[in-house]
Amino acid sequence: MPELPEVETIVRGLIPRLTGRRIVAAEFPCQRVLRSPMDGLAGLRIDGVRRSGKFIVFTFDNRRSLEIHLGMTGKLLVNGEPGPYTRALFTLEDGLLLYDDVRQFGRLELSSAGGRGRTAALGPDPLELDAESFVREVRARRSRIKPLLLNQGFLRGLGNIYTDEALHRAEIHPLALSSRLSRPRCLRLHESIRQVLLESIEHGGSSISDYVDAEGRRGGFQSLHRVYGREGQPCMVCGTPVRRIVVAQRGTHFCPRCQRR
DNA sequence: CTTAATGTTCCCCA
DNA sequence: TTGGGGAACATTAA
Repeated sequence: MPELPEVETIVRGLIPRLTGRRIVAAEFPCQRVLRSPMDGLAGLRIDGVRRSGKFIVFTFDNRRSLEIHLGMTGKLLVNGEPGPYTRALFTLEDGLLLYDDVRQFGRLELSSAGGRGRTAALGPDPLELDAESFVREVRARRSRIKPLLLNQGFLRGLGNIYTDEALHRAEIHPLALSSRLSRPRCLRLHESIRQVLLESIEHGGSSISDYVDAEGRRGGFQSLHRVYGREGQPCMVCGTPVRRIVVAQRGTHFCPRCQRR
């Protein structure tokens, strides 16, 4: 569900509500979403909340950290009502933090003191990676460009929506070979990725079906998507109907005229 | 009834 | 070693 802009929006909402608060109690009605034992959370103070790719990371006063991945339908809600899909429940000094997840694809993992856990294996953040490094890395790989951008070990944070949107802005076919993209084309892709992510963050992310921020509000960027979810509708640039194919088992939307192979 | 959905992981094959 | 394809996970909505 949530890609970089959605997770960034959630984290920005969590920071003022959680920083400095202590966890009074933690309950886990659903074992499936736990990737590690959850012992010892009660009494810990939340020192920081940050985003790492699509992960939300809490750091505590004992130097341990909690990494949360929202999967497809995960939500972190401040002061929400517990319901049938509440998979974790944190009682804080001044309120409740809920982890709701209909499909249970999300994961919670407590990592050791000072350890970076799962996020250590991720590629660079697309908003921090400089253009030259991006060009070099893309051209060094031999992969179709869409699966490469979805690979979290290559770049952290892009998912199905923003990959399609960025490739359309850069006029690159999703099946183009990364090693054969020209330098200017790669530079344009780097800039397209940055722009689409930053614009989406400004609009609070995209709400397709499930996504809401920490306060339960939907995002607004979905109405500005140029190809994602717009199969058959005219391309906003040239008017050609947007086409949908399947790439890496994901629905893939592109303009067959603007994005030639 | 069938298909698709913002994601990741694991297994097998080339 | 790298990359591609498919299945699996669980649930809902169209």
